Amino acid sequence: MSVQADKAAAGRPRKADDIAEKISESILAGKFEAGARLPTEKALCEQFGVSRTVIREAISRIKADGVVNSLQGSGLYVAHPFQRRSFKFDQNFESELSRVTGLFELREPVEMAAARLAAARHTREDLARISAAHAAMINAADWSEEGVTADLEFHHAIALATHNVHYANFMAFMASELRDTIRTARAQSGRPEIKRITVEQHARILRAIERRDPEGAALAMHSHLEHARTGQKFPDQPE
Amino acid sequence: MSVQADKAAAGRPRKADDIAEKISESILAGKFEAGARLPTEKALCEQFGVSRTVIREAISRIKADGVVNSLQGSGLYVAHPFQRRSFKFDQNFESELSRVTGLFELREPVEMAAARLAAARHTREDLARISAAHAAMINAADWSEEGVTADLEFHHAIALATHNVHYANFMAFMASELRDTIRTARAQSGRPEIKRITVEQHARILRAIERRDPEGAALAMHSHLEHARTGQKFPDQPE
DNA sequence: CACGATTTGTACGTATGTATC
DNA sequence: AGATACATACGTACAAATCGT
Repeated sequence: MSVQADKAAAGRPRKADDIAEKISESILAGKFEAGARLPTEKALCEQFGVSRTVIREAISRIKADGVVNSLQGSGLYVAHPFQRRSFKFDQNFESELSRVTGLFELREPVEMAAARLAAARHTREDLARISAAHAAMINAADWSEEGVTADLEFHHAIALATHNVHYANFMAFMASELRDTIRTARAQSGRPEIKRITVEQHARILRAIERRDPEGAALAMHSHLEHARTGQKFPDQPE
Repeated sequence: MSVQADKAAAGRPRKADDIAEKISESILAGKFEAGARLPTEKALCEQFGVSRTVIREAISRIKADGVVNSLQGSGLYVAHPFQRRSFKFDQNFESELSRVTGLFELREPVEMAAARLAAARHTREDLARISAAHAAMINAADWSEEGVTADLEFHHAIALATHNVHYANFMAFMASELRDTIRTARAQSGRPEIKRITVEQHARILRAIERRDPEGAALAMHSHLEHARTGQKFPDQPE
């Protein structure tokens, strides 16, 4: 037996990560226009002071996102915006507030639609999964890491109940961003009643889905997210 | 001067691409559960019959998506689903119909919300950009590649008018998937009046945004997408 | 058309820091 | 503490494709 730290966690920082992020950001920020040629690998090696191995690894990631394309014998070129093969959340926001606002503005219509579809299509297994996540949140200590995970799993379970893989994948993808958001909310507020309110709102969503009421589920989801968002904005303002 | 083929296009297939896709798919398909350890780099080299260089490049892409994490001195581990750092569309659908249906089911609420926000927030520049894309589509030959691009740019311009970068990025990301969809629709139908109908629907959306009517814009977008989707399903059935 | 220069793709060897036993 | 396994990083070499002359 060993200490067994969570192996799913990230390891120590690597050079390729930083360089990939820097290059990618400079492109996303519009420093290069579509079709423009980037410096050669050798030039990038000198610019960042690393070996070609690291540069190639960094470029590999950017290529995987469809941000650039490489042509053997020719060079590296920035792809057209419509060729992008992956969606990521922009990380550089001027403030935490604008970050959360922008995130929730996209999240809300998606989750409302998910709730609608889940209410219409859920099976017994789907409902059991949603209920289980709900119960796990009730049993969890106030805003413990387990409670946060249960919160995320509740929303993910609803996405699964849509029986559309895109919703499930999108919700799982948003989870990493939302986890930070939830942590921030907890740190800012420190109000224990937030858990009770959240559990209550989740229960409303669950009941609406259970009775196959799409609009009720969407509305319950709407007010839940609205509360979560404004809770971020005004942590000291009670409901 | 040279022939200057479009450098933004993809190059020839590479080993690292295939291997990355195979490994990634086997994980996404659930062959490995979260936290499980993958074979070592050396083992993967032997399994695929390539050098470590190629394996490392393939792994690099999977890591960039947050699907796996590597720990120096320990090994490679599959990440929890909630740690995913990028969203991609699943590619293996049993039919083209289910692919389009699933895609539009996610697209619809997002684009309706985008139209709502665009109607409320657009500036003169935003409106000019949307109008320009609309005009480009009118001038384009029936379903030429330029026409398809203009169609995508129309929707992207609306996303830009939300002044929320997530909408713009998400719309650009969906564009690559939608381009194939539009091409398929054109190939299936071959009805020239589709362009006229599409232009008309775009005009309705544009007018609603112009008069700052969020609900009107959302509704116009809804019926537009509904028509586009069902046009896919029943190519021979007139409106 | 041909040739050489440039650039990306692939392969191998070696050294080093880290984790695990 | 020592040994082993593993990922990270560097350097070199060659193959394949492209581009300019």
